[in-house]
Amino acid sequence: MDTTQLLKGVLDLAVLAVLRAEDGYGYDIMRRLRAAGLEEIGDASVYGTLRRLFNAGLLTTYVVPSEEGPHRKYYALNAAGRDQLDRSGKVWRAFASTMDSLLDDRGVAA
Amino acid sequence: MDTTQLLKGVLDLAVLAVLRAEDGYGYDIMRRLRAAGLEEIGDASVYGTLRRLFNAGLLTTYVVPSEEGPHRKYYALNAAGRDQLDRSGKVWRAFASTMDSLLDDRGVAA
DNA sequence: ACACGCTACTTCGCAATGCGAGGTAGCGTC
DNA sequence: GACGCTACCTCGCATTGCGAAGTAGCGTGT
Repeated sequence: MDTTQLLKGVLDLAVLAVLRAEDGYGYDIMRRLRAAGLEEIGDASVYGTLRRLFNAGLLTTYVVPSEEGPHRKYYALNAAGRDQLDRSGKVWRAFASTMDSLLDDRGVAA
Repeated sequence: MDTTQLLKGVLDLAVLAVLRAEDGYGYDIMRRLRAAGLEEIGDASVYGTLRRLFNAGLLTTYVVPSEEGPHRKYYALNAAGRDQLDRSGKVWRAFASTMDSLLDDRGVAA
């Protein structure tokens, strides 16, 4: 029902994954995440996550003025960020695999 | 990194899945979850989850005295619990699939 | 001119939840 | 009788996603 709790601890990973493809600013990242399937994501969540990741030293940032609206604060992965993405991705896969085996144990109707 | 945040909102599902296989009491469920791969899970998390699920009307409970130690408080899925397991399982699969596609670098850049 | 809506970022405080720490207790073994 | 395993419970904290609100640039329609 509620994707909120499922996002806990995974939003970091999702944002890192999105940034791997291309640098982005908050509003854009939010749209990309929604387009990817995380449709219920809130903007405050994304901005908060970006801030956390930046404070953790995983991102660099630069501001680009826009003629189509307010300025845009771009974020980009640095080496530590790519490393973290790699490691978190593996943790995620292992975790997801564990959950899948739990669910498949006697077949939740899929 | 930390499986703690990954468990958020999924522990309910994991416990329901374990109980589908067979009735169980807290300590036993904890061991089964650890055996299944969630090795870092704490006992307080399991007991808390069981209480939440019970209060949500998804479980029934009965106490069985044991000659090998303290009494055991068994929990079992009821109809609502099986229903919830079914629905949460689907939500999980959809969510996991979304995350996988993000990590596989599809659905965002493409 | 003014309202509206989209873009874009920020701050505040709340709600949910896993977990550590601590406590109680039965039972067997050394 | 100290230790260790089983088995349960309570308390309070840390993390984190989110809603609500605010600020602000810009374009369109009336």
